[in-house]
Amino acid sequence: MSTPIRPHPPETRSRILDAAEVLFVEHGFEATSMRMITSRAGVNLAAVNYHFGSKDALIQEIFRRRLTELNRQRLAALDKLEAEAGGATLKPSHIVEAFFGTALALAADTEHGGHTFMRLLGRTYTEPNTFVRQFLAEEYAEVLERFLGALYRALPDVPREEILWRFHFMMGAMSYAIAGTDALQLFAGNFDDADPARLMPRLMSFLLGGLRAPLPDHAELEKQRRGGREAA
Amino acid sequence: MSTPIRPHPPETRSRILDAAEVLFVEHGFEATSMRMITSRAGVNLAAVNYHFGSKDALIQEIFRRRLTELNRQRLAALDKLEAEAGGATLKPSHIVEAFFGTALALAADTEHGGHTFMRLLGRTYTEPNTFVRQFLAEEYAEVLERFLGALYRALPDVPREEILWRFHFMMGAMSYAIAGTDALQLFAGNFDDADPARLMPRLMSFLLGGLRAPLPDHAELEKQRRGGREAA
DNA sequence: GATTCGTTCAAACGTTTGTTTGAATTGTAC
DNA sequence: GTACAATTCAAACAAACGTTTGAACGAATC
Repeated sequence: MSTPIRPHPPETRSRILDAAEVLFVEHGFEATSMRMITSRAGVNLAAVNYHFGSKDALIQEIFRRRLTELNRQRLAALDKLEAEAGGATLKPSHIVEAFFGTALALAADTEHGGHTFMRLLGRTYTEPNTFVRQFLAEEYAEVLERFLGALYRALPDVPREEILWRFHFMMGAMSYAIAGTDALQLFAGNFDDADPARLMPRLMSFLLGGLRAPLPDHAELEKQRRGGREAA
Repeated sequence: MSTPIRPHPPETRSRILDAAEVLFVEHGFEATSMRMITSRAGVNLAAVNYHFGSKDALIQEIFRRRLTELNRQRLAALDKLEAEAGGATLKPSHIVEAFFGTALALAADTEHGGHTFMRLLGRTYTEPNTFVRQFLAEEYAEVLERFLGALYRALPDVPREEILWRFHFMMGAMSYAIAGTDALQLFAGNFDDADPARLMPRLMSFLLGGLRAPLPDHAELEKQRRGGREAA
């Protein structure tokens, strides 16, 4: 019994993160106990507090490790768009694709937990948990400023409030799209077309249709006061 | 000290329901304890188990009392549409308005807890809690069958799977729209236009734009095989 | 081989959880 | 006023919670 069974010593951290990610999606933050996490990860109960400090810090780290990379990709996609345009205004559809396309690509990755995490993320926007939402707001601040600014410039005739709301609606549609298969099967029993590859064009058509929709009456009036003509 | 202070004896039930509804929205199901509920309602700790049996049964009753009425209104709105059409096919926009308009009307009622409940409902579709979701599926079965059927007939050229997905996306957008102000303020600090009266036309424009959007490539091909031309 | 540092471990900590209990209190009918 | 049923109450229940502790372990460094 001289050779140790454990192959790589400090994989405990990542095993905890992976196990917690799955359990949080399945049961939620509060309903997932430390004992559930550690027993699924195959580590000692005290390991979470040793490696992360507390349960809340573990939750934060789960979001941090995924969101940092996702938002980096988003900013890179926007940078690329702006570089290719060379000063010209961007097409709204390209902006939307840069933001939501990267998210859907991560959600399509079922092998490395990307899908699991995106389901968790979509639910968390509306989650009541205070500190998680505050953390999300900070993590998203830069990306949202960049993308909303790009949309404002791409749609100069549309009131900014309207763009903000529609962006918010799009986030909701995406959240449900990713979380979706489970909820959809409740609605329609004979439903089996959950192919993530088809989800992308499906959702993108819907999002762009919503973004380009005629403005509601009040916003329409306000827009005409400014001399604009069409929403998108 | 002969006259009792308590005005109406069996209002304990409704006081518990109202208090729990608010707390569930603020903190979620798991993070809301029986002691928080009963102390906010001003009743004894044992009252919940006496009147409802358990915490889970209380949650179910909260959804039951609101959803029964909401779905009754939805079916009535659809009945009225079909009666006025007199056999002719309905306009998709009218169907969507019948379904989401009633929900938004309830969400606009801030005085009798309708707004609070709709925020709770929108979050619960994607909630991991098993028994709540199963209960929701049962409670929604009839309404969804009626409305999806109406949409299928109103859009005979659009593949049913596509309609199902878009309906799902619309639910997501609505959920975020109602839960929305809090989340939006995280995104944009200088955001104050949360007037629920303006939310209705805003969301409806977006939803109809998404529903009428051109079909994605694959669905487009399938539709043309059937001989259709336009999505909506 | 002894020392040191990072990590793991079993056990226990004090709280808080949902629920139950049995007595006290209330409203209603006789 | 007495009897009865419904409701409220303070108190306690076992179970589960997140976290802490101090000893044991492992692999390096000298």
